[in-house]
Amino acid sequence: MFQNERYAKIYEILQQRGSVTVQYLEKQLYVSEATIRRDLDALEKSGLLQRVWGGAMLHTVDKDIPSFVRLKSNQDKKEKIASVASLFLKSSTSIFFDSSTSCLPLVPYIAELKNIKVVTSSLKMSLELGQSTDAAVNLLGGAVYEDYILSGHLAVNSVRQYHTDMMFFSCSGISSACGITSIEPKVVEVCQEMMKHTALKILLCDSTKVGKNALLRLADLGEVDYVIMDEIPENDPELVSALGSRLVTERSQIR
Amino acid sequence: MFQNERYAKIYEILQQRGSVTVQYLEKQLYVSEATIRRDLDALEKSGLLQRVWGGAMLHTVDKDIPSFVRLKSNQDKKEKIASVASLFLKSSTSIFFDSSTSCLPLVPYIAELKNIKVVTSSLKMSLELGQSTDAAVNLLGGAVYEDYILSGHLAVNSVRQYHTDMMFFSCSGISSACGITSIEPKVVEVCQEMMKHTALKILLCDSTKVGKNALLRLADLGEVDYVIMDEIPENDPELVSALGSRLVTERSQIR
DNA sequence: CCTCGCGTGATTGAATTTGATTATATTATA
DNA sequence: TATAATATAATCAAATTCAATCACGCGAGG
Repeated sequence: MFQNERYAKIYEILQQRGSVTVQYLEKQLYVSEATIRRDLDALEKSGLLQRVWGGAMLHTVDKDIPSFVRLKSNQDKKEKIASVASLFLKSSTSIFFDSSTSCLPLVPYIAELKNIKVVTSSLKMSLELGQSTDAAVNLLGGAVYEDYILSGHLAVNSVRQYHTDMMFFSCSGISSACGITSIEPKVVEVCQEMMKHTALKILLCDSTKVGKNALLRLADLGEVDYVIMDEIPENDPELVSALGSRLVTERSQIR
Repeated sequence: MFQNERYAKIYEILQQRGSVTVQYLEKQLYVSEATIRRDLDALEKSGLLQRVWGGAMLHTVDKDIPSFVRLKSNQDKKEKIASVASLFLKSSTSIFFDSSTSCLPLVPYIAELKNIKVVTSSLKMSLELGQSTDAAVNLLGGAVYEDYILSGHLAVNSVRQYHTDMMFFSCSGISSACGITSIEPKVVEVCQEMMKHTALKILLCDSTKVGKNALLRLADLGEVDYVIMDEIPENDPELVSALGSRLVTERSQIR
């Protein structure tokens, strides 16, 4: 078996299993440990996989993007929210996603649909979508900022190239007093432009943000069509009544 | 048995088995090792097979594997090219990078400079730059295609938003007969637009591409300012003389 | 008959790949 | 924390493969 064939075989195995140990490859390919190591090094150098202790894994984008560690915080809530949000998805629609981490758990649901067109300002989102869905992905143009989001006037201009059926976005705070707010100017400017060019505006918002007010106004409560939360918040009853049936949680009936 | 018969036989065997060793062919065809090698060299030159260590494989074997064998085998060349190309870099410049893998080894050199502005169509490139440099990175907008490159008419339009001091790009083939060619329409359309909006056009091209012609014309030889190779090619002397001092390798004196 | 060109076989030293060994680094366990 | 188990990187030697070179044989043409 040639080097190249071995490389191919390793990659094939990796695609089937997601990760492998050096030992497993050793027995599978009938070559020495040293050779496997050298192969893995070479494949890693070409960016095909990722060396880890004891073996290798498929190259995951998470490794490239260390700033997304905070994705873990509130991960449960975000997944709960995504499962509710998925009820709004259907095939043959076009969607804006903003660059918040809240949108990422929607990817598996997108994967189940056909003929989806996505426009996003998040490199992370576009990578995930490209990796595990067959959606047509478009990225806004413009400057790349920390956390790998696109923003600035070029990005805002790019938004105007599109019009979508729906839009998912997130915020830093939401309250009956101040509406929907954010601490990220880069996110705000793109989001506000997206809102002008979409039919259905859906806010993804975990309940810890309720009652908080951040520096920047992102939108008024009346501007969004739905607000999806992991649970009905208790610390701002006025907000709940203001949103009325537009507030959606796990227990809501969606018609 | 004549040469041509042997060629045919080798190709036939290869189609049956996908790959063969030199030894196997030796015994099968009752000729010497040296002859088999010469045959394989000839067949590789006409593009019928691919030489690998110990034998040969059909081109199609790595078809379902994302171009990594090629990538690996030329990695050293690409790094050599990048080290030469880095001599063209200096602080406070703006740069286009196309979405070829040849540009990636330039990232460490960018990291050493200050006040660099980069515009690229490659998500991979923008991630690498964001991770290890403090360059201002801009991405073109538009559709995201396989291998995480941006292209399509929106991407081409995005290019017009910029004008840069220099541009680095790559190709699939280069020859005195057909100029600079590519097999990737997605890359070509963006590259050609970039060429209109940059001052200095620098082609990164490993020597294995010399003498080859791909389907699409990317540019004429006269359109580029420099062609950087890992070594002076020997199989197309006309190309070398046509490029003259615009052909740059490790040994060249750059003033 | 000689010589040139061409393809082939053989030889040689260099280059590549590989497996084994050892010392070092990391992780797991008591 | 200390210790054992395991993984790793670095190095070496052996086997294999490669590229370059020379020599031989054969047929065409002078």
